[in-house]
Amino acid sequence: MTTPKNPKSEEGCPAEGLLKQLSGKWKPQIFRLALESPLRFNSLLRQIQGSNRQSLSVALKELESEGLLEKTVIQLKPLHIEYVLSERGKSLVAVFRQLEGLL
Amino acid sequence: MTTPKNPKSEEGCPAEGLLKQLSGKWKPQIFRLALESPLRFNSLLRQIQGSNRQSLSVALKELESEGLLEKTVIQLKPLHIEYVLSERGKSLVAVFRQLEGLL
DNA sequence: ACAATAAGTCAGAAAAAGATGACTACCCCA
DNA sequence: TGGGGTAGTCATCTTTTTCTGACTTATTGT
Repeated sequence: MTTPKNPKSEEGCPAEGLLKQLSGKWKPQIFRLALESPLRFNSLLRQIQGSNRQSLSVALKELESEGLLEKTVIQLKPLHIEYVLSERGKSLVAVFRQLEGLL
Repeated sequence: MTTPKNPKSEEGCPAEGLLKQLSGKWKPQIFRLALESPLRFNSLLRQIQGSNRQSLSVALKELESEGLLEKTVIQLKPLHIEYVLSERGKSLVAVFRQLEGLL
């Protein structure tokens, strides 16, 4: 179910919420890596140097609740969990690329 | 003088810096108002309800140092100071609009 | 049985961001 | 001379974010 989150919508401007969702520590990096391939927790933790479990956990949870990433459990033993770009996430790709283009 | 700021470039991703520059409290609102017309400090303070001198001052200073806004002194007595979108700022307009388009 | 990997959670500490209230400096008007 | 407007700064407090280290649950390999 897509609950794109809107608890206290105190936005004075439409772009604000979206901007918040993409900023926040580690989020741009996570998002960027998600453009390339599905993400897995411990792997991400190793890839993003300087990051930590807690923060990544929170960031992933937020990106998920914002509807940018989707979490899937892969039935392998031991269980693997993958985070992949949702449809909404994909719709932001263009913006992201454009942002990268602008130095 | 364009010193777009890059003191501790610890970015793991190009879009990250840009994202940071546009987020931060009040910044999206400031930027959005700047799309419409030049900004003046006290006027802004009155327009953006909930904001405060200090935070706006900091935000404007940052937007300026990031090269998104330009500060000009208007030689009227008493002096007026205007913040207008820089060239770089204008280059972000498209992104901003696109962001607004995406819900 | 023991160590290791996967994916986390939790409480508390530290750091960063934001808000508040007082104050500055300059100018204008009555 | 005092009040009001311009555009801020400064020190301090509070709130929010982020980090650290310990701990958890489940499974696999030796």
